[in-house]
Amino acid sequence: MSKDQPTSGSRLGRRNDPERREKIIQACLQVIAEVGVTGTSHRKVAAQAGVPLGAMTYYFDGMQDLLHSAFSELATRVSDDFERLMDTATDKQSACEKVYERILQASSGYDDELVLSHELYTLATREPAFRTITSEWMRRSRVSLERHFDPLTARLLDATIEGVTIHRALDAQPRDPEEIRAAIARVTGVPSFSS
Amino acid sequence: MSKDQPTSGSRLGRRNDPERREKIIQACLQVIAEVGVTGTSHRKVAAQAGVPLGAMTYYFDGMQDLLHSAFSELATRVSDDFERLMDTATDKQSACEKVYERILQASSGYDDELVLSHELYTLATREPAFRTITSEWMRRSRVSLERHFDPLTARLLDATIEGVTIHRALDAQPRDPEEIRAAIARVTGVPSFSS
DNA sequence: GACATTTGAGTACACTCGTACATATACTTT
DNA sequence: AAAGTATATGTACGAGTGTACTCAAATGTC
Repeated sequence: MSKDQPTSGSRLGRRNDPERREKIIQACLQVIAEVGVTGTSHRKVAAQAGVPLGAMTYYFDGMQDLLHSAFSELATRVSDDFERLMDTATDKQSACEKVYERILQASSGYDDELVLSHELYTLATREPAFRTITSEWMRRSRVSLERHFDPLTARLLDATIEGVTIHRALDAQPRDPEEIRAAIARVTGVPSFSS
Repeated sequence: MSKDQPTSGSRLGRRNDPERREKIIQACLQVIAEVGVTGTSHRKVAAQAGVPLGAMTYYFDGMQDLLHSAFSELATRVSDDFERLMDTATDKQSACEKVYERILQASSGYDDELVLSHELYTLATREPAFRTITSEWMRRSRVSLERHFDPLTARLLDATIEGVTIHRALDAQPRDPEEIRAAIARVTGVPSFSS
């Protein structure tokens, strides 16, 4: 789907920044976080990345390809982070604690990751190409949770994280963090986790 | 925020369709469902509604106002439906059953409501004006659930509905409906509901 | 050093957009 | 019937868009 990275290696020259493609992707995510997919344009991304407009169509096959590349990158980064987080837990109890902290952080204040994931979801509900990204995201999330929970519980917990995070983020009035603990306790059946 | 509906009544004349404003709102939701907020324009909405372009700025104070009106309408409609659905339940058990059916329906196949709610969430993560709509939506949803569950359970169940629906909808591979039952059973503590 | 080839940049074009505004239409009042 | 007014519409404008395409620059090869 995406244009190949221009051939690198000893035989072919690349003059300027060899990480230009990556720089554009990061700039794109930043622009999306600020103004949404709706407000994203080649020109804004180019300006943010500090590259000429022509580079947009040079490195990517149009806007769709750019968005797809950017969200793929995002999904990978977030999945990596979550995997690492779950790996630091030693048992069910501490895994619950990590999940709790993650929800608390993601749902409070302005978090780019939350905004970006919603933008992705919106694209995914309409276009299958983006649904492969969300599918893989969820799969990896599930796998990370399965290090500590049985498959069914992992799925339910994964969905719960999603729901609680969204409801906390989109409610105008602040919510009691204890709700998070209660949700995790009920879904995982780790009673000692609720207070 | 929104332009007032042009005065109606016996004293002032209105030539064409007296429900024009409403017609535009419905057309707007339809267009959003098809091409997303990103792809929505005054011209497309006007064409869909069968009204002249000039009517867009006549009935609404610009695009933002149109979107806000449209999503307010959506939220009200969906909340009404859910309220009615919960009122038909007679006890916890049947309330769980209704919730189950609702998740199953919303998350399977193409449902405009799902697409539209995501578009709204995306706007809400960025703009407070839209967050008042999501807040009210969630509040009403909670109230409906509180007819059968205690406040905390109602909140948790509300979030669970959200999470499970999203994960079912955005996963490329189909999921076992039993997951829904399991989620509801664990969150509500109605054991007989899980099979 | 000279040539060939690839990489990257700037520009221009065709198009869509939101919105303001002048104008026309239908209704109410006199 | 005439005048006046509120309602609705068509149009035009300036801004911003994606992308194709031309050409300069830098590198690899001889």
